Amino acid sequence: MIRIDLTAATPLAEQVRLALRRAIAEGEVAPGDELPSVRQLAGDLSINLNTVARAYRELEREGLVVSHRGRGTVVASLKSKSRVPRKELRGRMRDLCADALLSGYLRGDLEQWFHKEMKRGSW
Amino acid sequence: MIRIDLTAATPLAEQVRLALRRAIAEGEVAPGDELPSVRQLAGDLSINLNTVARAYRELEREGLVVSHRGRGTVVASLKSKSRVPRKELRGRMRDLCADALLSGYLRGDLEQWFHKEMKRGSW
DNA sequence: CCTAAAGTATCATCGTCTGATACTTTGTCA
DNA sequence: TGACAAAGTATCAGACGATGATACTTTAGG
Repeated sequence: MIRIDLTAATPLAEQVRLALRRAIAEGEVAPGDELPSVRQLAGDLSINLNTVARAYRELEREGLVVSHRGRGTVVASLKSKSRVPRKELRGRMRDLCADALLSGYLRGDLEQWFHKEMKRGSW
Repeated sequence: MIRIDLTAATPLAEQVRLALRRAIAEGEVAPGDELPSVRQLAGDLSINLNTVARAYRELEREGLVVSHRGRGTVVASLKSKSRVPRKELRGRMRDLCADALLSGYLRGDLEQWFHKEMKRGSW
């Protein structure tokens, strides 16, 4: 379902959270769908179940999923959106462009990447 | 020169590094320019000089600046670029779009942000 | 030379991430 | 209806990393 990088600097739980956020945003999983159990997903990813549980809890705090003891975790209705501040998003856009520039990529490359993302989700 | 957020999750040294990277990429400081001393910048930001020193060392490892004991730190010629993998940049683009979508921003918002960045640097 | 100012090294502290383990709740089926 | 399996949750210890106080080394200039 998702993939993580054990060597990356970002914490595992954070990676799991981000990957699931992306999957939800892109419609790969829809509201009402069951997520794998923490043990299942942890097993698939070869990490501890607590790490997955932490990701789920964060997503719940963001209103993206709902967990119930003994039952499981399902994707929530997306009415209650977790609002990322505009300022932060613009900062990330800025850093992204700066890094691309320093890495020698061209304006055209970046535009292509951008437009491919625009086609992916339900924009 | 730059600003950092003491409450953010990303480490201080990393924030400093990213901010300076951005300043270099956007041409705010040019090759040959002196950066503030680690004590100076640390004082301005109210953080420890080691934290700034670590950021400088990372930037040197990336080939963006050159440090010399007793002399200072200077922005390097940008011939030796630090290459960020294409895969990582696309991943960041993807996460950014996903977050924006979940936060309720529109395609138009994102396009506007993107094009403003395109105008900023020396693309 | 001697001093001020630059980067560098060392080390202690503290927080946070991760994982092992045990607990609680829920649904189901004999 | 009781037992069991499977789900999320809680607790706690170990490890690792980030930060800062302090001392060291190098450089330039008077």
